[in-house]
Amino acid sequence: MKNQEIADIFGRLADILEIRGEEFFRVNTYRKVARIIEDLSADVADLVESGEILDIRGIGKGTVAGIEEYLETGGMRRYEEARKSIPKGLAELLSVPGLGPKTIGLLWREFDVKSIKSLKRTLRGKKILELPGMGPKKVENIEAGIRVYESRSGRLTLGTVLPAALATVAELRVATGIDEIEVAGSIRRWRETIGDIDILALSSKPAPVIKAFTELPRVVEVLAAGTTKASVRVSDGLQMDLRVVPPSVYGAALMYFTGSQAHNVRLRGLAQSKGLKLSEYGLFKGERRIAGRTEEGVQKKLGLEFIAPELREDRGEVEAALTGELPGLVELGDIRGDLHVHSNYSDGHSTIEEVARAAKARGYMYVSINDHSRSLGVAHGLTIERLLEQEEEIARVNQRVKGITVLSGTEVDILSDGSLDFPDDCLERLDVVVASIHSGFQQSEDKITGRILSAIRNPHVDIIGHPTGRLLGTRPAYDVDLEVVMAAAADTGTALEINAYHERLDLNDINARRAVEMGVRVAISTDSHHVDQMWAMELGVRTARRGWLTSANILNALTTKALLKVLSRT
DNA sequence: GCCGTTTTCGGCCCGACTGTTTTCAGTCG
Repeated sequence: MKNQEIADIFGRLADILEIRGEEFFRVNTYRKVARIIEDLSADVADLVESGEILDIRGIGKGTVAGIEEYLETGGMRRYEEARKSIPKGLAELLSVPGLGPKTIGLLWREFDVKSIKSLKRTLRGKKILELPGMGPKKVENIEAGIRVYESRSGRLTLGTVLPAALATVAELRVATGIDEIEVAGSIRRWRETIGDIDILALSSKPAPVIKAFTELPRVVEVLAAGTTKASVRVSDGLQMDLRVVPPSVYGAALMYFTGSQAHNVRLRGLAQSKGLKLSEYGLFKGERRIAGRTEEGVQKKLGLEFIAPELREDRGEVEAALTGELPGLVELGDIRGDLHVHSNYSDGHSTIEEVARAAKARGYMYVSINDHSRSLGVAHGLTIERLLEQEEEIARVNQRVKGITVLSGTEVDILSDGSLDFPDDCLERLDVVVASIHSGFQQSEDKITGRILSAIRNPHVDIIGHPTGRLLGTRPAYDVDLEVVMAAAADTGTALEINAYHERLDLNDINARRAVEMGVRVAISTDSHHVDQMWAMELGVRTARRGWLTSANILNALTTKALLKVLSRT
């Protein structure tokens, strides 16, 4: 699947044209095309082949011609030509905060700046101050931007940022005495990775709130502080933005600050087509504000059903909300159990009884123990003997702990040759068989897809664990043809997992959406190695919501009885 | 480059903050 490659080309093309100072709207179109292709769940080649690609808003004939050319020749002429027109490392400078395309273009033409290195050298010189609009303060800011660029680690996972963001909000509440402070931005949309923390506060007197924000102990640098908004950098390199608004515009401001940017642009365009204007200050008809206090109010006046934050990515939610076709999204309360938890029998750190009690405390009906199988030595995989002992222990815990059903399971390895790490008569005894790949990540797409297919076709396998193997920011997905996997899973009734561990979230939102479109049932599981990790179920559910899933799509939204019936495939 | 029950040409989201300005350009979200 070449979606990412093609999206990257359009993105880089946009960068180059922007630096060259081409018309903004053409640049913007390429950016949008890049995002759309990146967000596609289906193979772009299939969509081009069938012609369906032209049904997507924002993709026109010019784009399709470019994609076809790339699919046929492996290159795109307009990109190759653009690439030759500016120095190789120049576009990279767009990643320096505070440095934009206009300045980069200017520095390149006037001073032959073509890399971070030559940029630094130029900034140290005196001549740069002769440029129009350039002063000592600007030079200083660009230098600071370079330091940030060189030190920052990229986007962090939601699971690591979320606690810090909530703590900051709590601190701000104490410092300001204001209750209505909340996290917006990509955190409120529950995106899997986070670039910065956006906070919205409701107050008619912003000055003291801005002051308290810029004086928080974690703040190492104040980037900007005005009368209604401020930006700071905190100790781990992360940026935090605060916006303070009065009650009458809180809903509109929350929408604006929650994004995504693409979603906002869509809504503002929609408002425009109705002769209205939407901004963070409300929805306006002429000079008159007709909505703004609540998100629901603004969306209703735009003719929309309420769009949950998780859906606000401009992936069709606006169209669906206009026609009343948004799905009733799954909620955390719909989840009846966790179907992938490790115990101290393998590499987990909690006893089976602790897992049972933690699951009961979460209000679950059931929880499944799925320790590693014998070949995974590093994780103390269970021998068949140990597996049988564990079965007995589970029976004892079921006696001791009432009000929860502990299911016996395994996370059986899908070995390099496609066979499973336990024999069928062993798997047959268990309630919940999760099959996962933990080795041979480098194999070819055919091989890896084949391994997963043979696991899917094994009648004892109930769920494929973390189907792509990716680790956010660490390890890319292995080469697997998910279309083929999903078709097979739909055929056999095998579920695919949304592994809720914060570095996995695998399936991700887009793949989960594709899975249910193809008729696959999804299991949301935490893969917890300690009872303290079981809260991650919320990350999984939010990912499912981002994938437009309803409780009907979720295996572990079933009651114990219904679940066992599905698992036994009678 | 994309798009269209007011348009096939002429638009394309909207506003805050900063640093350089003497009314605004650049950057960001």
